[in-house]
Amino acid sequence: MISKSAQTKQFIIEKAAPLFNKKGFAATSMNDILTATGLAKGGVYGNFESKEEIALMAFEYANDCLMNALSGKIRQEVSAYDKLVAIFNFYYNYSIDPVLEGGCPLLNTAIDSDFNFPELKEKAAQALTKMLGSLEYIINKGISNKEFRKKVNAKAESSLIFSVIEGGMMMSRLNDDPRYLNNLLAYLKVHVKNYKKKS
Amino acid sequence: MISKSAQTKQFIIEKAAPLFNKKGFAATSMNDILTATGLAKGGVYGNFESKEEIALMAFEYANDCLMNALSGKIRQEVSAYDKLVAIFNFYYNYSIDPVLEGGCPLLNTAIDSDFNFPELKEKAAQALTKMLGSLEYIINKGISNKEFRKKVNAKAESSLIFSVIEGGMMMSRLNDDPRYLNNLLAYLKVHVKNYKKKS
DNA sequence: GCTATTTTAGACCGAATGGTCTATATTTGA
DNA sequence: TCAAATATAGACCATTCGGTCTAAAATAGC
Repeated sequence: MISKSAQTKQFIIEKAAPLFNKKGFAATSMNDILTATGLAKGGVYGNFESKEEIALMAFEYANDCLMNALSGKIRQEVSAYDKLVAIFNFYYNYSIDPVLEGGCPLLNTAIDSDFNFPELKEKAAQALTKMLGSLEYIINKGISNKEFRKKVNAKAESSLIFSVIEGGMMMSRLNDDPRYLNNLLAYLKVHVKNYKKKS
Repeated sequence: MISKSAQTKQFIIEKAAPLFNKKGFAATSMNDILTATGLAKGGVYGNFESKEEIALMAFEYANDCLMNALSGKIRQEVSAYDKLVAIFNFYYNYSIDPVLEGGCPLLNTAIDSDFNFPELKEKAAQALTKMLGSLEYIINKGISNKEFRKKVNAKAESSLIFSVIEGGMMMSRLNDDPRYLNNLLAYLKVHVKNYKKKS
């Protein structure tokens, strides 16, 4: 049977994740977390050692949420091209309708943790590596399938795709206008169409 | 004659800007600013109303630094293509050797201010608009010069260019590896070469 | 060089911070 | 059902937070 404390721990993480994702580590207070969970100090510190530990697990949770939702969309498609398009569709309107309140945890945490929280930065870096690896994997699969041209540079392209998405996310959020990101996603769809062999 | 207080004000801004750029608003304390300036409370609060006011002026200063440095590089070139390449060269190694300690103020502030500091977000949004406007202007100039093809979409391309730069910045900073950004800049150089008319 | 004005040092303030600890409440296994 | 183990409430703590205020110091105008 799942222990009470494991349940509470998960509950706290789920409530804390959007807080950290929105306001960042320093601007989120323990009081914010107490309010969001309805718990008292003891209820939280009985399950976590520190605010840092909560933030670390909250990021993992947030990133897992995103990756699971994204993986689901990717798995529904068969061809490499369709998988890439599924990714772009996944991010459509993401700036105003994210998986987890506050936008992209990777982008937010990358900026927030830099110079402030090395362990969290390390976790975010691992998440980035994983994301880029997934993109690269899909593109390479497309190449070995003969779906994409052999000369497509999977590593370079995955880094291009993700930089456009994250850069577009930043611009859309900053201007409260989903069109920056959405237009870039439309561009990416055309861009990856050119991976395909001439028919 | 320039007043003493105006000098001190500028001095405080210059010392505070890298702090805010590195750690963000919430994680930067007044004490950090006192230490960095060597001043006491009275010396700072005699010149500024609040931490918020310092952060707002520090962002303006940081962004002005960047824009001035960038404009200088742009102005040295004549053709639209060369101006774009000058921009890409400006950002070469930027993740490890920025104009102002902490990286790109626009990227950092966009994330930091979201949900936390609406006036600062507004300033950052204006800075983004200005930056995109500059890019668009250069590309449009290239089109009206007959240097670039008429069908190049200046607005879409400026947004693409900047998203790649900022996305690449995020990845390079997160992984402490300038190559992410640098490789993307190399890609952009090739990309904008295709704006040119066939010769 | 003297005075009127401006600027700064730093003691001080209340509020909020992250975190501890004990007594109580809840859950668990037999 | 009841005792042992676990989990939570919330009073409490030292520290730090942003900010104020007064007296001293530095500056400016003459």
